[in-house]
Amino acid sequence: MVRTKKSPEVRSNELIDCAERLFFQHGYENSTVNDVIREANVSKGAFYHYFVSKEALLEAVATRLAQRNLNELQPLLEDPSLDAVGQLNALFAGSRRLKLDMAPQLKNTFNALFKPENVALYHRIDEALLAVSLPLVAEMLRRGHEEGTLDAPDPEAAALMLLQLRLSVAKVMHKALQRYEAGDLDAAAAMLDGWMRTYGTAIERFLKLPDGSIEVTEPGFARAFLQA
Amino acid sequence: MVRTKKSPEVRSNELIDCAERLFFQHGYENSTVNDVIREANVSKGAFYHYFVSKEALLEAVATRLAQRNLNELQPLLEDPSLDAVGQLNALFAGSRRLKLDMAPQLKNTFNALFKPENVALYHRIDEALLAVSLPLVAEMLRRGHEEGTLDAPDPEAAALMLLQLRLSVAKVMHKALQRYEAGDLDAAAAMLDGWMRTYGTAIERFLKLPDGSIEVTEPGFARAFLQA
DNA sequence: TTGAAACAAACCGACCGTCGGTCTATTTAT
DNA sequence: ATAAATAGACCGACGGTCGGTTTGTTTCAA
Repeated sequence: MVRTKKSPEVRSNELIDCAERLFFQHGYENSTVNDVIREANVSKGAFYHYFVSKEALLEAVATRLAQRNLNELQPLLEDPSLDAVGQLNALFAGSRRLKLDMAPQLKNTFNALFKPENVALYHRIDEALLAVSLPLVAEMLRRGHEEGTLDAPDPEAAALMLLQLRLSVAKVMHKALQRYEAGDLDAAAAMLDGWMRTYGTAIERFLKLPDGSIEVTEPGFARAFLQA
Repeated sequence: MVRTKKSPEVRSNELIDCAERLFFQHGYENSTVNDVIREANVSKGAFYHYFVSKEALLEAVATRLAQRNLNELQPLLEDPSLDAVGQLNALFAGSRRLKLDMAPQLKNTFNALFKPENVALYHRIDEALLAVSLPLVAEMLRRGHEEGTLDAPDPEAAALMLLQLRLSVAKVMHKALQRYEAGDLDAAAAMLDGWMRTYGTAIERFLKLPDGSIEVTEPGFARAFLQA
């Protein structure tokens, strides 16, 4: 192989790029280190120079993903004109926008992430996302509680629960997608819509907010996402 | 090896026994099929006669565990003298009793289940438990909603959320255990206690129940469990 | 100023041990 | 007789190692 030298940052990012693509396309367990180095045009020695193990590569993928997510979220939480509830709604609105924008990739991601051979990938990403999100959400709830706009005496615990609930959103979205792909758009949209409403209600009740103050979804969102 | 023939049921249960022990002790990925057959005194041919893959063995372990859990829970939900809220509380009480009774094993289980090499085991068990619990909880909520003792217009979705929340209990228990093992009993107990109260509150609010109607925990439970 | 020696980081790819899984042969029960 | 159950040698793929090579940088004497 032609010997090419690149800056460590570039090289390791190339490896993470390839890994991300392969992991999502074929699954973590189905992708071999040899696959990764072939795609990245790098020798095995070079690979193990950057990552101590295949596992470490997975962690790098997850961490980078979480970091990018953080970069999207962070700005929303620094808008001083919004109170905590406004921030929550901004978060949901931003999340909807993102979902619609990246619907094709996202669908692909969901299908990949819930394959049985991808539990490790799923788990790592979940962990990484939780790690970056928890402090943000907790801080938001704390401020909201101080402001009096919501009720969360134990912001840490409440944040953990909210984020835990968010996981079931992913589960349901995946289930809805499957149903849609099976041809039953109406049922899929109805399920997703209904579920997201329940999710919104759960948050409102949990944080003792007035009915209708949380907008996780908007009319037609489920259909739009499924068909996008 | 001496050739011994046993009834399929006995044999496969022996294999599941060994697998369960090994998986929890050393982790799923760290346990090899060879380990299992050595412990079970069985040849590889015999093993693959009963299970098509190592993965299938994992599934069997998870399913049996879930089934046993179901056998514990089922009776509670068939007591006609209890309304839905009573059933929920009975569930929590039963779960507390079980936790205290089996504290040592349970602690071991937690420590094993949250090891990084055990994501597969964790995920499978979670899925299996969810599969058996979801219908039960959904039915309970449906009845409660009909009775008017609680508010859950979409029992399916609500059940999924409650069960999802339950996962974070496990997470927090694990974190508390770690803190306890690090020597800080007071902090650990406080964390666990506080968290379980928040959990109870979350359920009450979500189901529109009066304050104090759900008793996830009882005074001194956290300490008792940690020190058991 | 130069350039060569010394060093460290990046890289290569043949090789190794382990592990999940297969296959053929043999035994056992009916 | 035959089908299920068992044994264990064997296989290929995979993650990971290792000794060695290349490339860029630093040092320092001439």
